[in-house]
Amino acid sequence: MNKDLIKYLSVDCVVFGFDFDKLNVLLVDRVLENMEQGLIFSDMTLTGNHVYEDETMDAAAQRILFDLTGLKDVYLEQFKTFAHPDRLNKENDRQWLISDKRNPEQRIVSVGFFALLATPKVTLEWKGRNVMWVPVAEVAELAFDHNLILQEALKAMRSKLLHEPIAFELLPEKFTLSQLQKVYEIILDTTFDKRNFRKKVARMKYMVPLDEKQKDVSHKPARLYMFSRDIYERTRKELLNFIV
Amino acid sequence: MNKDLIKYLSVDCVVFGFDFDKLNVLLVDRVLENMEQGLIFSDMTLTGNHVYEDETMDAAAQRILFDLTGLKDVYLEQFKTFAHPDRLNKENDRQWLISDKRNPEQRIVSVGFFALLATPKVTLEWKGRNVMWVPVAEVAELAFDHNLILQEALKAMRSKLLHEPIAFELLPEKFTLSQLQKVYEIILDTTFDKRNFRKKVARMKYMVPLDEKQKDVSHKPARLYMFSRDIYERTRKELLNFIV
DNA sequence: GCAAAAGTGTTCGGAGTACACCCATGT
DNA sequence: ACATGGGTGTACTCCGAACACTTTTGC
Repeated sequence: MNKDLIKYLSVDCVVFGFDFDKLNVLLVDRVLENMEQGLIFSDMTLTGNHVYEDETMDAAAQRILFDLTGLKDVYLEQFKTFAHPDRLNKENDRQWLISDKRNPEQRIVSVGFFALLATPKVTLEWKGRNVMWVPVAEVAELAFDHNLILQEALKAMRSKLLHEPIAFELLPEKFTLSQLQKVYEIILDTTFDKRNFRKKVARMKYMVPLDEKQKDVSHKPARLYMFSRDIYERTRKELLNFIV
Repeated sequence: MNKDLIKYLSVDCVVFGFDFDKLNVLLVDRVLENMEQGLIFSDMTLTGNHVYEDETMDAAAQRILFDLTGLKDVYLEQFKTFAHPDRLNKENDRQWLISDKRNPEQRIVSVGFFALLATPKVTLEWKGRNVMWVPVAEVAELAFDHNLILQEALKAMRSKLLHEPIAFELLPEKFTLSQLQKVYEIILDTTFDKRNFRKKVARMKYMVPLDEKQKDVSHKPARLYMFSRDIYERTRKELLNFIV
């Protein structure tokens, strides 16, 4: 493999995680300090990296995800590309690039991917920087155009959630209906009636009820369900709910 | 404006047009010949171009569309980005790039846009090359990875058509219900019952019937309709038809 | 008058929506 | 026994699907 990174092409991964309560996104610290002044600024960025000369963008995104989580085959989707001429032009960003020996005048095309992660386990350090889950609702001002990228990722992910079964990518393999409902409610910022939600899920043959229950919960244990991609592929009807 | 083109960044526009009968796509001839051998090969490409140093990708796509049609404010949407290391590596493509004094080893990131065009009027020549409408169903092998880009554009456009009102972007401002139905039928490759289709449209308040009829048709003239973006924005209900 | 497309109504089954109470478990 | 979330049914409305004939125009 050719180990040179392409200086003008990067991928940014918007990694979403769900803790049964909030939607979180994976961010890394960005701290700029120097000898004389000490701390110059401190903020956060999305996870991203440049692409190798002979690497596809999907492979680059998978590589980043693997470095962060040790997982292969994470749910990952290219959603939009960002290349505004001024996207690296804020003062902090210029200083950061210069201190990193990169040229702030170099226009960088960044291809945005979003990932859905069931496991909360991620590395705590990545390229020497701290990695952490931050609730999407509490994300502050980010580096570069990363707030924009996050907003677009959210939009794409919501739209996908409305039209395709991806919710369980944010849940363990076996999950309860309340957990599933919560995913929709939190991400779409709405609420559903429990009975109606369950009737709807019951109609989806690919949501398979198991003969298994939750353990160690201090209330009536819930039945567990699994998603069957197999049944989904075989029974999905192609189209026809056109127009909002 | 800085008039240098970025050599590693291009936009490709998949321009769709509808002639009340078929879905067409705008392609340009690509002919390579030389003194000794005469014609070396001849095929077609999508419309595309490199981006200027200080130009956004949307502006570049709009610029291409304007050059082709003389129209501003064409319906245009970024759908996917293509940057496979081998995307320019077919023998014909390498020869073409060399004869055009470009470096076939240069990896080019191409951001794909699709455009929907109501008018069939386009320029017949663009950068000295012939431009023509080709029925999507009859597109042969294209240059570079342009067949792939076309397929992805179709996929994105179909999905959008199913979930958002964009069909009339392919029709004149005033159109008949049969024309509208035909757009859906052709693009989604299906048929609809005329009565059910009309009942459905009648429920969409933003499809406004006019007090105006078709002229010069040798059958009962149909009522004309318009799309009202205004009513659409005010009455669209936000979500909730989740999962296929 | 004929060819061509426009326009129109009913029935049935299934899905969306609104709504309130009892159940199983851990502490 | 109590707190916590799990789990269930009914009534009403609206939508999707299936289906065939009459009307208006140009030629």
